[in-house]
Amino acid sequence: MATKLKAGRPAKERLLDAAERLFAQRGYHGVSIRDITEAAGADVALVNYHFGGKRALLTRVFERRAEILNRERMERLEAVQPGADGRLDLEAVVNAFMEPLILRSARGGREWKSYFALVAQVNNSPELSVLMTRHFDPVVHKFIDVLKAALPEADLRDIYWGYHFLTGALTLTFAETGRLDKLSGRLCRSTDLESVHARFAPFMAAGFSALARRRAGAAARAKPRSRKAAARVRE
Amino acid sequence: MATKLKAGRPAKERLLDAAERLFAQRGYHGVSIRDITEAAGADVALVNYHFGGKRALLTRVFERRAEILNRERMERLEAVQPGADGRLDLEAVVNAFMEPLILRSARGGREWKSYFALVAQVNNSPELSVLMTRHFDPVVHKFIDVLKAALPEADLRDIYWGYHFLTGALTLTFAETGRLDKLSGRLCRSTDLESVHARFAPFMAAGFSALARRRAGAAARAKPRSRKAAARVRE
DNA sequence: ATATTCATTGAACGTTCGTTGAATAATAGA
DNA sequence: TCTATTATTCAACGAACGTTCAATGAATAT
Repeated sequence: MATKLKAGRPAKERLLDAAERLFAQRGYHGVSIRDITEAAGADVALVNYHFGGKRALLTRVFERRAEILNRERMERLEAVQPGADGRLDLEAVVNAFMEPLILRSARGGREWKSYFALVAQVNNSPELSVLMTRHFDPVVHKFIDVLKAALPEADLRDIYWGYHFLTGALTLTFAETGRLDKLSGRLCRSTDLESVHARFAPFMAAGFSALARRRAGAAARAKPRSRKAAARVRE
Repeated sequence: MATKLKAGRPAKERLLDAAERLFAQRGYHGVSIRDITEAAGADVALVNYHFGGKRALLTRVFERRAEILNRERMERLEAVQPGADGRLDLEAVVNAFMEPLILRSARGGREWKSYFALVAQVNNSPELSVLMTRHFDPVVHKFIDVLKAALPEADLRDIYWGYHFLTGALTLTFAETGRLDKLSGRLCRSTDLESVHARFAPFMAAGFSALARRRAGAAARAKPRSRKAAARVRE
């Protein structure tokens, strides 16, 4: 009934904020232009005036925070330094990729949370995942490069599949469906990002290591001359 | 234009199949009743006649294969036996949970693939994830129980969060957005379930183990009476 | 002060949405 | 065969959809 928040900020920004929140909660097709304009306290026509259409509004919302995020993640990934043993720490690499998300989500207020939920929606949609490619590929390629450096002996496919598992876990985390809350009888909270922060890197780093080890074992087993070595170890 | 496949099978079944495929591809709100009836070669009114509405059709599609799947997964989880050392093998536990999905998807034809993509859609949607709770909770609780048995020393929250990461990876896998294909320059294929099969359990088992280890270390450090010991070490 | 550009409004467009009811066809039981 | 039930078709409903346009208000520059 009553329009919401006709604050001093320009309607264009209010529309972006409302669209971000609603697209994140209900998905692109689950929200109408009228839902958005009503929530923003703006007229229906303004979406087309300012952005050129519903789809263009989604694109604008999506790219609005992508730059900030990409810069931060890229810096973190470039700053990962080898440890005392001269090797890159896998957990540090994973954290460089994930912490910019977690920290902004935990401390950056509701806006960033909505944005990440939107990214989760987009990432899982075959129709929209082109936006992921367009806006996040450079930082992902950088991530994979650093993973390669941290796991020089690993098969490239293992790294890609590991990244796939990692990003799937990240996606579901930011979707915040509340399912884990019910499942665990409120022992765990989807919104508790500190819990995610503490567990994510150890879990994923161990996963990557296991794939690399598995590969190394398979390679050793396949090589004729190292079969003797394996037998020796077994004795 | 032309209606598709008015085969001998009753329209009710054709509607279920078409709805499964389209909901999986485009999401609930991305598909109209007319899209579905047209693909099934049936009249628009039949959705309401047979199922009572669009939402009820989704529910019916969702639960159609859930029973078969639940029975199979439950049997697999109950059949996991302790190894020679008397402990449950983590990879075997993960495989009991995942293999029924992978194998059906790989060998069960396009129908099961669509179904899993639909489950992925539902799992990531706050609006629809109640369907997950309603139809898949028993088998998930069983899975978590077996995980507990395999990791008796682990904190319960670690197990729940580990399950969360695992199911996120599984969800993105079945969404088959094709993003990994582009990202890897066609080195990896989203549709290549054998590759997933080979890597999933090792990756996740290692993740769970890492969380349990981390916890064991933290618990030792946090015990009150060991504070003195810690102090002693510090001196 | 006037002219010009930008932002916003209100009303309407044609289309598609989910749903419904009456009419017809197909099937099964007596 | 007649009847009763079930399945399907056809046409239409009101509501909501994304979009458009002319009119109005506000801001800026000349």
